[in-house]
Amino acid sequence: MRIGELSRRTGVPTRLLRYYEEQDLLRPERGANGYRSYAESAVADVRQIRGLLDSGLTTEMIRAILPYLGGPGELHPPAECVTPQTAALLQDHLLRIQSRIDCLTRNRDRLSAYLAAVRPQSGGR
Amino acid sequence: MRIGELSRRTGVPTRLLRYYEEQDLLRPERGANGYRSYAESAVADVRQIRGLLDSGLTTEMIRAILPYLGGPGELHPPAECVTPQTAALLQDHLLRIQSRIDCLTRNRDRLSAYLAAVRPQSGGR
DNA sequence: CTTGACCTTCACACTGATGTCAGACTCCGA
DNA sequence: TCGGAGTCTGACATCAGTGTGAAGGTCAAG
Repeated sequence: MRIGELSRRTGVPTRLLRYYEEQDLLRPERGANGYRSYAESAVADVRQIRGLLDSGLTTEMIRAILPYLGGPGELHPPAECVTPQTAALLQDHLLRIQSRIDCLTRNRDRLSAYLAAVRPQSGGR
Repeated sequence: MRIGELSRRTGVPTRLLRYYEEQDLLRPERGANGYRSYAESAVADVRQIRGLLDSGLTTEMIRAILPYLGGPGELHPPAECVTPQTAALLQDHLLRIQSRIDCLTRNRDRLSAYLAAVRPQSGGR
Protein backbone atom coordinates (compact mmCIF):
# COMPACT_ATOMS: atom_id res chain seq x y z
CA MET A 1 0.00 0.00 0.00
CA ARG A 2 1.12 3.58 -0.51
CA ILE A 3 1.73 6.21 2.09
CA GLY A 4 -1.68 7.86 1.87
CA GLU A 5 -3.56 4.68 2.60
CA LEU A 6 -1.25 3.81 5.47
CA SER A 7 -1.84 7.28 6.83
CA ARG A 8 -5.60 6.89 6.62
CA ARG A 9 -5.54 3.47 8.19
CA THR A 10 -3.37 4.52 11.10
CA GLY A 11 -4.38 8.12 11.55
CA VAL A 12 -0.74 9.14 11.39
CA PRO A 13 0.11 12.03 9.04
CA THR A 14 2.25 11.18 6.03
CA ARG A 15 4.80 13.62 7.32
CA LEU A 16 5.38 11.41 10.32
CA LEU A 17 5.49 8.23 8.30
CA ARG A 18 8.31 9.76 6.30
CA TYR A 19 9.96 10.92 9.46
CA TYR A 20 9.83 7.44 10.95
CA GLU A 21 11.45 6.13 7.83
CA GLU A 22 14.16 8.74 8.11
CA GLN A 23 14.64 7.56 11.68
CA ASP A 24 14.94 4.03 10.41
CA LEU A 25 11.82 2.78 12.15
CA LEU A 26 10.03 1.89 8.93
CA ARG A 27 11.54 0.52 5.75
CA PRO A 28 9.03 0.62 2.90
CA GLU A 29 9.91 -0.69 -0.52
CA ARG A 30 10.13 1.73 -3.41
CA GLY A 31 8.22 1.35 -6.66
CA ALA A 32 9.76 2.16 -10.00
CA ASN A 33 8.25 5.63 -9.76
CA GLY A 34 9.84 6.30 -6.39
CA TYR A 35 6.63 5.87 -4.43
CA ARG A 36 6.88 4.16 -1.06
CA SER A 37 5.21 0.79 -0.88
CA TYR A 38 4.26 -0.55 2.54
CA ALA A 39 3.52 -4.13 3.50
CA GLU A 40 0.29 -4.96 5.28
CA SER A 41 2.21 -5.38 8.51
CA ALA A 42 3.20 -1.73 8.44
CA VAL A 43 -0.18 -0.84 9.93
CA ALA A 44 0.66 -2.75 13.08
CA ASP A 45 4.22 -1.45 13.01
CA VAL A 46 3.03 2.13 12.95
CA ARG A 47 0.64 1.55 15.82
CA GLN A 48 3.46 -0.02 17.76
CA ILE A 49 5.73 2.93 17.11
CA ARG A 50 3.05 5.44 18.04
CA GLY A 51 2.33 3.68 21.30
CA LEU A 52 5.96 3.65 22.25
CA LEU A 53 6.46 7.28 21.33
CA ASP A 54 3.41 8.25 23.33
CA SER A 55 4.83 6.37 26.25
CA GLY A 56 7.88 8.53 26.29
CA LEU A 57 10.40 6.44 24.37
CA THR A 58 12.58 8.24 21.86
CA THR A 59 12.96 7.12 18.28
CA GLU A 60 16.47 6.05 19.18
CA MET A 61 15.24 3.74 21.91
CA ILE A 62 12.52 2.39 19.69
CA ARG A 63 14.97 1.76 16.91
CA ALA A 64 17.08 -0.21 19.37
CA ILE A 65 14.32 -2.52 20.55
CA LEU A 66 11.98 -2.67 17.57
CA PRO A 67 13.68 -5.62 15.87
CA TYR A 68 13.05 -7.68 18.97
CA LEU A 69 9.38 -6.89 19.45
CA GLY A 70 7.80 -8.89 16.66
CA GLY A 71 4.73 -11.00 17.27
CA PRO A 72 4.87 -14.69 18.19
CA GLY A 73 5.46 -16.05 14.72
CA GLU A 74 7.76 -13.34 13.46
CA LEU A 75 11.37 -13.39 12.48
CA HIS A 76 13.69 -12.03 15.12
CA PRO A 77 17.40 -11.69 14.95
CA PRO A 78 18.58 -15.15 15.94
CA ALA A 79 20.47 -15.67 19.16
CA GLU A 80 23.77 -15.96 17.31
CA CYS A 81 23.45 -12.39 16.12
CA VAL A 82 22.92 -10.95 19.57
CA THR A 83 26.18 -9.91 21.11
CA PRO A 84 26.41 -9.64 24.89
CA GLN A 85 26.63 -5.87 24.43
CA THR A 86 23.34 -5.81 22.60
CA ALA A 87 21.75 -8.02 25.20
CA ALA A 88 22.99 -5.71 27.93
CA LEU A 89 21.57 -2.75 26.08
CA LEU A 90 18.22 -4.44 25.76
CA GLN A 91 18.31 -5.38 29.41
CA ASP A 92 18.93 -1.74 30.22
CA HIS A 93 16.00 -0.61 28.11
CA LEU A 94 13.90 -3.21 29.81
CA LEU A 95 14.75 -1.74 33.19
CA ARG A 96 13.87 1.74 32.03
CA ILE A 97 10.57 0.56 30.66
CA GLN A 98 9.86 -1.23 33.91
CA SER A 99 10.55 1.86 35.97
CA ARG A 100 8.17 3.82 33.78
CA ILE A 101 5.54 1.18 34.29
CA ASP A 102 6.09 1.29 38.04
CA CYS A 103 5.81 5.04 38.17
CA LEU A 104 2.69 5.16 36.05
CA THR A 105 1.08 2.31 37.92
CA ARG A 106 1.75 3.93 41.26
CA ASN A 107 0.21 7.17 40.15
CA ARG A 108 -2.67 5.53 38.37
CA ASP A 109 -3.55 3.82 41.62
CA ARG A 110 -3.33 7.05 43.55
CA LEU A 111 -5.43 8.93 41.08
CA SER A 112 -7.89 6.11 40.91
CA ALA A 113 -8.17 5.94 44.69
CA TYR A 114 -8.74 9.64 44.88
CA LEU A 115 -11.46 9.52 42.28
CA ALA A 116 -13.13 6.64 44.04
CA ALA A 117 -13.08 8.54 47.31
CA VAL A 118 -14.48 11.67 45.77
CA ARG A 119 -17.27 10.12 43.78
CA PRO A 120 -18.14 6.87 45.52
CA GLN A 121 -21.52 6.75 43.82
CA SER A 122 -20.25 7.22 40.30
CA GLY A 123 -20.77 4.27 38.07
CA GLY A 124 -18.82 5.82 35.24
CA ARG A 125 -20.75 8.17 32.96
CA MET B 1 15.92 25.03 51.73
CA ARG B 2 17.21 27.00 48.79
CA ILE B 3 17.36 25.94 45.19
CA GLY B 4 20.95 24.74 45.23
CA GLU B 5 20.37 22.29 48.02
CA LEU B 6 17.19 21.00 46.44
CA SER B 7 19.12 20.52 43.24
CA ARG B 8 21.86 18.57 45.00
CA ARG B 9 19.40 16.43 46.87
CA THR B 10 17.37 15.54 43.81
CA GLY B 11 20.00 15.62 41.11
CA VAL B 12 17.81 17.96 39.08
CA PRO B 13 19.52 21.07 37.66
CA THR B 14 18.40 24.40 39.10
CA ARG B 15 17.38 25.38 35.60
CA LEU B 16 14.72 22.71 35.65
CA LEU B 17 13.54 23.53 39.14
CA ARG B 18 12.91 27.08 37.96
CA TYR B 19 11.23 25.73 34.85
CA TYR B 20 8.93 23.53 36.90
CA GLU B 21 7.96 26.55 38.92
CA GLU B 22 7.25 28.48 35.75
CA GLN B 23 5.07 25.56 34.71
CA ASP B 24 3.29 25.77 38.03
CA LEU B 25 4.42 22.37 39.25
CA LEU B 26 6.36 23.77 42.21
CA ARG B 27 5.48 26.76 44.35
CA PRO B 28 8.38 27.71 46.58
CA GLU B 29 8.09 30.57 49.02
CA ARG B 30 10.21 33.64 48.48
CA GLY B 31 12.54 35.14 51.06
CA ALA B 32 12.90 38.89 51.58
CA ASN B 33 15.90 38.78 49.24
CA GLY B 34 13.92 37.12 46.49
CA TYR B 35 15.52 33.71 46.95
CA ARG B 36 13.28 30.68 46.53
CA SER B 37 12.64 28.73 49.71
CA TYR B 38 11.52 25.13 49.37
CA ALA B 39 9.80 23.00 51.99
CA GLU B 40 11.22 19.63 52.89
CA SER B 41 8.46 17.95 50.93
CA ALA B 42 9.75 19.53 47.74
CA VAL B 43 12.35 16.75 47.47
CA ALA B 44 9.60 14.17 47.10
CA ASP B 45 7.63 16.49 44.84
CA VAL B 46 10.55 16.87 42.47
CA ARG B 47 11.13 13.12 42.36
CA GLN B 48 7.46 12.65 41.55
CA ILE B 49 7.58 15.20 38.77
CA ARG B 50 10.73 13.69 37.31
CA GLY B 51 9.24 10.23 37.31
CA LEU B 52 6.13 11.38 35.54
CA LEU B 53 8.07 13.37 32.98
CA ASP B 54 10.34 10.40 32.32
CA SER B 55 7.23 8.32 31.84
CA GLY B 56 6.12 10.51 28.99
CA LEU B 57 3.62 12.84 30.63
CA THR B 58 3.78 16.51 29.74
CA THR B 59 4.06 19.26 32.32
CA GLU B 60 0.50 20.17 31.42
CA MET B 61 -0.80 16.73 32.30
CA ILE B 62 1.27 16.62 35.45
CA ARG B 63 -0.05 19.99 36.51
CA ALA B 64 -3.57 18.68 36.09
CA ILE B 65 -3.16 15.58 38.20
CA LEU B 66 -0.46 16.54 40.66
CA PRO B 67 -2.78 17.95 43.34
CA TYR B 68 -4.53 14.61 43.54
CA LEU B 69 -1.48 12.39 43.82
CA GLY B 70 -0.37 13.09 47.39
CA GLY B 71 0.61 10.24 49.68
CA PRO B 72 -1.89 8.53 52.00
CA GLY B 73 -1.72 11.11 54.78
CA GLU B 74 -1.56 14.19 52.62
CA LEU B 75 -4.00 16.95 51.99
CA HIS B 76 -5.99 16.67 48.80
CA PRO B 77 -8.57 19.01 47.48
CA PRO B 78 -11.71 17.90 49.32
CA ALA B 79 -14.58 16.35 47.44
CA GLU B 80 -16.65 19.56 47.63
CA CYS B 81 -14.06 21.33 45.51
CA VAL B 82 -14.12 18.74 42.75
CA THR B 83 -16.61 19.65 40.09
CA PRO B 84 -17.97 16.96 37.81
CA GLN B 85 -15.93 18.53 35.03
CA THR B 86 -12.76 18.14 37.00
CA ALA B 87 -13.61 14.59 37.86
CA ALA B 88 -14.26 13.82 34.21
CA LEU B 89 -10.94 15.35 33.29
CA LEU B 90 -9.14 13.27 35.85
CA GLN B 91 -10.94 10.20 34.61
CA ASP B 92 -9.71 11.01 31.14
CA HIS B 93 -6.14 11.38 32.34
CA LEU B 94 -6.53 8.10 34.12
CA LEU B 95 -7.46 6.40 30.86
CA ARG B 96 -4.50 7.90 29.09
CA ILE B 97 -2.17 6.74 31.80
CA GLN B 98 -3.68 3.28 31.63
CA SER B 99 -3.15 3.04 27.90
CA ARG B 100 0.48 4.00 28.36
CA ILE B 101 0.84 1.33 30.98
CA ASP B 102 -0.73 -1.20 28.64
CA CYS B 103 1.56 -0.29 25.80
CA LEU B 104 4.66 -0.38 27.94
CA THR B 105 3.64 -3.63 29.57
CA ARG B 106 3.04 -5.26 26.23
CA ASN B 107 6.43 -4.25 25.00
CA ARG B 108 8.17 -5.11 28.21
CA ASP B 109 6.75 -8.60 27.94
CA ARG B 110 7.83 -9.00 24.36
CA LEU B 111 11.27 -7.68 25.01
CA SER B 112 11.58 -9.77 28.09
CA ALA B 113 10.47 -12.89 26.27
CA TYR B 114 12.97 -12.23 23.54
CA LEU B 115 15.78 -11.77 25.99
CA ALA B 116 14.82 -14.92 27.81
CA ALA B 117 14.82 -16.83 24.54
CA VAL B 118 18.18 -15.51 23.50
CA ARG B 119 19.98 -15.97 26.80
CA PRO B 120 18.15 -18.82 28.49
CA GLN B 121 20.87 -19.12 31.14
CA SER B 122 20.42 -15.58 32.37
CA GLY B 123 18.14 -15.35 35.39
CA GLY B 124 16.79 -11.92 34.57
CA ARG B 125 18.20 -9.26 36.90
C1' DC C 1 -4.29 16.57 -23.40
C1' DT C 2 -5.80 18.38 -19.18
C1' DT C 3 -7.16 18.06 -14.55
C1' DG C 4 -6.94 16.49 -10.00
C1' DA C 5 -5.37 13.39 -6.62
C1' DC C 6 -1.47 11.44 -5.07
C1' DC C 7 3.33 11.16 -4.57
C1' DT C 8 8.34 13.05 -4.23
C1' DT C 9 12.06 16.01 -1.70
C1' DC C 10 13.37 20.11 0.64
C1' DA C 11 13.04 23.56 3.95
C1' DC C 12 11.45 26.54 7.41
C1' DA C 13 8.91 26.94 11.89
C1' DC C 14 6.92 25.67 16.11
C1' DT C 15 6.56 23.38 20.85
C1' DG C 16 8.29 21.23 25.10
C1' DA C 17 12.02 19.95 27.75
C1' DT C 18 16.56 21.15 28.59
C1' DG C 19 21.44 23.34 28.38
C1' DT C 20 24.12 27.40 28.79
C1' DC C 21 25.52 31.93 29.36
C1' DA C 22 25.46 36.96 30.82
C1' DG C 23 24.75 40.60 34.01
C1' DA C 24 23.30 41.84 38.40
C1' DC C 25 22.20 41.11 43.24
C1' DT C 26 22.83 38.77 48.15
C1' DC C 27 25.31 36.82 51.56
C1' DC C 28 29.08 35.04 54.18
C1' DG C 29 33.73 34.40 55.57
C1' DA C 30 38.75 36.05 55.44
C1' DT D 1 35.96 45.60 52.73
C1' DC D 2 36.78 42.33 49.32
C1' DG D 3 36.02 37.91 46.97
C1' DG D 4 33.68 33.99 45.98
C1' DA D 5 29.71 31.19 46.10
C1' DG D 6 24.97 31.26 45.50
C1' DT D 7 21.00 33.33 43.62
C1' DC D 8 18.13 36.19 40.53
C1' DT D 9 16.11 37.14 35.66
C1' DG D 10 16.36 36.89 30.85
C1' DA D 11 17.87 35.39 26.55
C1' DC D 12 19.50 32.33 23.20
C1' DA D 13 20.61 27.40 21.73
C1' DT D 14 19.61 22.52 21.16
C1' DC D 15 17.01 18.33 20.32
C1' DA D 16 13.03 15.47 19.19
C1' DG D 17 8.70 15.35 17.35
C1' DT D 18 5.55 17.55 14.46
C1' DG D 19 3.10 21.07 11.26
C1' DT D 20 3.07 23.26 6.88
C1' DG D 21 4.06 24.73 2.44
C1' DA D 22 6.61 25.08 -2.03
C1' DA D 23 7.94 23.10 -6.40
C1' DG D 24 7.69 19.42 -9.02
C1' DG D 25 6.84 14.21 -10.80
C1' DT D 26 3.18 10.23 -11.71
C1' DC D 27 -0.98 8.53 -13.06
C1' DA D 28 -5.81 7.58 -13.97
C1' DA D 29 -10.19 9.55 -15.43
C1' DG D 30 -12.58 12.68 -18.34
